[in-house]
Amino acid sequence: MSKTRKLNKSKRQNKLLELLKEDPFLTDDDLSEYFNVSIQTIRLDRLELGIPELRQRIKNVAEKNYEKVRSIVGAEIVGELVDLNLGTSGISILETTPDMAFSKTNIVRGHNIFSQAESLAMAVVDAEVALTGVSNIKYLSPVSAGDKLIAKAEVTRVRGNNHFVHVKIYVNQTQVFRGKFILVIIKGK
Amino acid sequence: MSKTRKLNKSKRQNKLLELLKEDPFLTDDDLSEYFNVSIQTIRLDRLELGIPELRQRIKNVAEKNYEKVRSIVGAEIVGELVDLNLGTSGISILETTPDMAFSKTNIVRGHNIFSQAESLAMAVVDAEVALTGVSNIKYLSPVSAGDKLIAKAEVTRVRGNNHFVHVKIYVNQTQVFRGKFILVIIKGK
DNA sequence: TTTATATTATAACCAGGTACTAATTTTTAG
DNA sequence: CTAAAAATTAGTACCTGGTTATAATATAAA
Repeated sequence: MSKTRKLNKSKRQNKLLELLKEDPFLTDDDLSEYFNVSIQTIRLDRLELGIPELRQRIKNVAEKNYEKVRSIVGAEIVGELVDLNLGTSGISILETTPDMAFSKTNIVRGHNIFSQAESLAMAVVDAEVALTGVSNIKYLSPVSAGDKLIAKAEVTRVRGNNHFVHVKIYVNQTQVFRGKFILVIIKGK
Repeated sequence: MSKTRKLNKSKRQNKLLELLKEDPFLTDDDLSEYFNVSIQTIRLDRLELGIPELRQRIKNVAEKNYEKVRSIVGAEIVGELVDLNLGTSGISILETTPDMAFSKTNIVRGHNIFSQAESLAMAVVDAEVALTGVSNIKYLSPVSAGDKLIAKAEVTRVRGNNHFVHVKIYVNQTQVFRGKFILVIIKGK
């Protein structure tokens, strides 16, 4: 893994940034071996580049992802619920990030949008609910990472245990998504 | 946050496990203050319980979630692609985890299943694709955390830039989901 | 060759530990 | 009540992966 020829300062620093971006778990010692320079040089480099020490980097990764995994994978609701009238309507907001998008196109993957819509629909129908059917979903125009999605859900019909919910999602007043969900209540609250 | 009354050993150790599960970023010092015992007692507790030191815990969190965030939030495809005939069909497998489920019921949230279906549909239609319409989705029976989802996608019709894809998902030969996707190619490969 | 820049060396110090030994306190059994 | 066992606390040496500061040396540029 170590270089035979030494790089100059700026090249080394660029490479250093790149390496740590790829693997934040490298110690100064690992890096000094890799670049075949002294450990002090690495520390000066980090100082100049404003890169924190290993432990802080690890902690950053841990903290950043700790909540993230819980909130994105494990969220009971995707996005932030800003208004809720149980059994009738609700609004949620989702700030999209590059994580949610295809790296090449920066277009947000459909299922992230779907997730917001579905979870909002489930929040509005206040009960232990099972989603059984969905019809007529449409992604009306592509969403770019960074766009703020505003989802509005309305219960349009209740027939026994079946709840029909329409969800529309907007970016700057422009509708980007619509979906009709059919939710079946398993156990009332 | 500190207790006035001291707990006995086993209660303290139970609580300690609980605390660290909730917040792995607590130092021995934090804990010794919380329980109003000496730092050595905390260290003996950790030793007996097999709990690693703070830095190791942080590192574990970081490492565990480092790939996870990339693979779950940022995955181009949800699940593992095990078979692919470009333009015609594909199969993916998704091992569900408690993360994906509602904590109360252990039932996997619909959008996780949807994500697998949608991303498989997009993988099968090999092109830069935009998902525009979906119809007739049905969650046929609830999926529990731990179930292995096998998704099968088939391109049923191609009309110009529109590709119609059917996705069926099974758990142990039992169908749990079906969905009809309409994909529109933006730019051929 | 002199100056400036980059690199290396050295030393003191820090957090958050491990590992070990020993003393003290509390609990329990007889 | 008292001796033995269990739990807790104290203290020391040492570790990793650093920070901060000061000084010496090597290399490149003028």
